[in-house]
Amino acid sequence: MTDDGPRPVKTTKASIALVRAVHDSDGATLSELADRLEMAKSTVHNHLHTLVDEGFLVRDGDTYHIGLQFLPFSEHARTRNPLYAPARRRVYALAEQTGNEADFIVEENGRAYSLEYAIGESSRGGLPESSPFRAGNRFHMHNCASGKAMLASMPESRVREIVDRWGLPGTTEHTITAESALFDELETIRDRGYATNDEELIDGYRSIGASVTSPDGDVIGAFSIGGPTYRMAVDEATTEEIAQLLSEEIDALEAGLF
Amino acid sequence: MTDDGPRPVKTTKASIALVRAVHDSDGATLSELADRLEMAKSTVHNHLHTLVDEGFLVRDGDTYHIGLQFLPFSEHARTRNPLYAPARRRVYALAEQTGNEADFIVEENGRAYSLEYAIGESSRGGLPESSPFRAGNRFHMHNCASGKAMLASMPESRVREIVDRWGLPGTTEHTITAESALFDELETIRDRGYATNDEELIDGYRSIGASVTSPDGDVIGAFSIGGPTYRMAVDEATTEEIAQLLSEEIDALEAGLF
DNA sequence: CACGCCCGTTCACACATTCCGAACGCTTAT
DNA sequence: ATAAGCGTTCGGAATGTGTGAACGGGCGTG
Repeated sequence: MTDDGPRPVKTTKASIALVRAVHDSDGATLSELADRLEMAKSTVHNHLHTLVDEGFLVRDGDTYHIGLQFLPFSEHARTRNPLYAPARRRVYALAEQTGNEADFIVEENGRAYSLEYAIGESSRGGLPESSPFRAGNRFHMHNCASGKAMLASMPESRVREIVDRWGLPGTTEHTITAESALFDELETIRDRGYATNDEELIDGYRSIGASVTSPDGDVIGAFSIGGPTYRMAVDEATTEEIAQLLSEEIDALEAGLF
Repeated sequence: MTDDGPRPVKTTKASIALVRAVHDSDGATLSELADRLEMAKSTVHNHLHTLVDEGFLVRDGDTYHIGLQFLPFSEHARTRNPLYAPARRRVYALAEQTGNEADFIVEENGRAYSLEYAIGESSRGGLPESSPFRAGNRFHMHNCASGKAMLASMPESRVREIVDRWGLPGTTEHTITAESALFDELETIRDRGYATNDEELIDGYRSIGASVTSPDGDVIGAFSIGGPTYRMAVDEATTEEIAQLLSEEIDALEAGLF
């Protein structure tokens, strides 16, 4: 499952587990963390102080939060991708044109990361910055439109690697959790040129995505457009229209790159 | 100097040092890192594999890079700040109005972090995303306009804490490196209501900053406007004009918050 | 074509370090 | 007044980290 290859450094893993726990609970106290991770309070104490000293956690009274020290590294990683700057602008353009949510997603280590996200003017009232696809979020490849679009453009061996590594966890009753079903779906996606996510990640959210590839066929990212089901019609005409829009933006982007 | 309080976790510190080294050298190989940090290759090997497994580093051939796993945490930390969303828009507005660079900076753990950055349309040709104040960067408080503006609004005891913890390293010949000079400067800033950075961080870069405070006087952030010296005039009229603009935006922001 | 260099990888060993649990001081609620 | 909860401190024990030497592969060079 989590085969590290050689010898995982357990102490580092413990520190990271603490950071993850703080992240997931959106702030936690020392005792909460010790209980949750089944570590001695004194051990947690030492780790937390070290992480605060390094700026990765911040202490506010007796609760710990994620620190801003992640920012320099994350911006470094994000902007290192040459696609980021051009894709960024297209995400904003797509959001405005469709009035829905748009994002740009890349794959790393078998997971999908949203590098940029925007929501169209007309829809901004509802949920301003709380979409699941907000920049910075991480997904499994098989349950979002962009992820499936990228999988469909990869060699089968790579797809199997990713599925073996991360599995196909289900989050709604529509999630594809069987490997054979996934491969069928990827075939369909290749045929029509775009992928859909019909309430496969969260209930009530639909999206359409398409991948960006380099001239030699390597996948380098994906765009998707989505929104709540009441705003994203399921009829084929609308879907095709959005897919067409995506396709145009992607062609333009690819043309400008090489 | 780096007093951790209780008992620092050395293994975690080692992992973090590796990440920092990868960040600073913008990609590094195992041997380079072992040399630079004077660690055994086998030790570095184990740490790197653990960090890759967790997604904080990525391996590309034989060189390691910063991984996208920092993104979810950094976005979490950034958006946890209630000022982020409203400040974000004002940064873009300020950039457009002045045609220069604008950013919003907050203090954490005695350091200044740029949460958002934008550059005005008219100046975008030159250096699009390469400014020192790009979102995500971290500074010392004493050598940027926003940092000094925040220091000036803090109780003296806090300023001393920060200076003791991080020192006053100089990066240009204009940097304030003496504690007494810094306190004089803070007095001046309090008198006129805004801070300046006249090539104190990097040569050829000037900026003007002012702090945002809560009704009870706590500093919660700062905005600044800056650019290369050839675009940022030194005459008092221009400076006052920019300070006035900052002041208006900050008043409007504070009014909307409480 | 073969040699040697440099890279990452593996392994067994020794000791430094982490981890633990119990005890302490503090604040808050009962 | 008392007790329960919190974070903190500390000594001791064993685990796990760090080390260095040896291995194997890839690449450029002689």
